[in-house]
Amino acid sequence: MKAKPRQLYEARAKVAKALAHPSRLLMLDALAEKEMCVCDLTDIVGADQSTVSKHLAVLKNAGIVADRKEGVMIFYSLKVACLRGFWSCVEGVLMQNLKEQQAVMRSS
Amino acid sequence: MKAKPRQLYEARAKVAKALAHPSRLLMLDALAEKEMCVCDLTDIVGADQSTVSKHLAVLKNAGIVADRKEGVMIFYSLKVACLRGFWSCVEGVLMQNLKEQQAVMRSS
DNA sequence: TGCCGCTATGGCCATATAGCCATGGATGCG
DNA sequence: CGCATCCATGGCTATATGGCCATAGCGGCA
Repeated sequence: MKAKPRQLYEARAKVAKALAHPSRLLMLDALAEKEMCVCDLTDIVGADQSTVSKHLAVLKNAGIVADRKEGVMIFYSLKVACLRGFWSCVEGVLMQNLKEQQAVMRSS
Repeated sequence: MKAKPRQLYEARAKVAKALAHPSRLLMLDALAEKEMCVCDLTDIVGADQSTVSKHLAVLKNAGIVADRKEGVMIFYSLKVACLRGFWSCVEGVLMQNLKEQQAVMRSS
C-alpha cells in the first residue's frame, strides 16, 4: 500500500465515472467489436445525437476511447482492452452474491 | 454481443458508480490489505464518520464489499478480487496516452 | 440501569450530471 | 457558392451526489 497519492485515486475515479452510465457501457461494448462513427452509436443507444456526443466526449476525456476523423465522420475506437475481463469477474461476484442472498431467503 | 439487455448495463453502471469516487477507491485499496472497521477507514480517508459510512453503504449496496459485525464494530472486507489487475491495466493505457501526448507536444 | 463508544440515518446545501433543444462549425458534393 | 450531412457545444431544467452537522440505534461495560 504505502500511501499512494490522492492524485492516483482521482485519476482512477475519473475513469470509473466515465464507466458509470448504462449508455456509455453499451457504447463501449459495441466498440469492443469494431470502431464506429457517432451516427452508428446514436442508433445503437437510441438517444439524442448531442447526448451521445457528450457521452463520447466523457469517454475520450477519460482516455478510454480514441477518435479518428475520416471525411465528415468521426470514428471512435476502444483503447482499454481489459474491460471484458473485468466485467466478467465482477459479474461472477454479483452472481455469487445473488446465490448467497437466495440461500438466506430459503433458510429464514 | 447479440443485444445484451439494458438491465445488464444498469447493473454494471451501479458497480462503476460505486467505484467513481477517490475516497471509495482509497478505501478499497486499504481493504485489499485486510478487513477494517469504519473507524479505521475514517482515519485513513480523513473525512467525517458519517460521510465514510455513506461511502461504505454505496460499496456494500453495489456488492463490492461485505460487512461483518463484531461487538460494537463493523468490519468491511473486499469481495471483488479483480480490482488490482483492472487498475493496473487501465493505468498502463493512461501512461501510454501520456507518452503519445508528449510526443505530439515535442513534434509541434 | 446508565453511560460511552461505534455506526447508521436524516436534513440540508452546494455542486455535478443527464437529457433535450437549438445552434454552430466543418466537410463533401453538385 | 449553396446545400446537406455529421458532429460538437451552449443553454436550460430536473435529478443525483457529496459533504457536514445533528441525532438515533446498538452493543459493551461499570
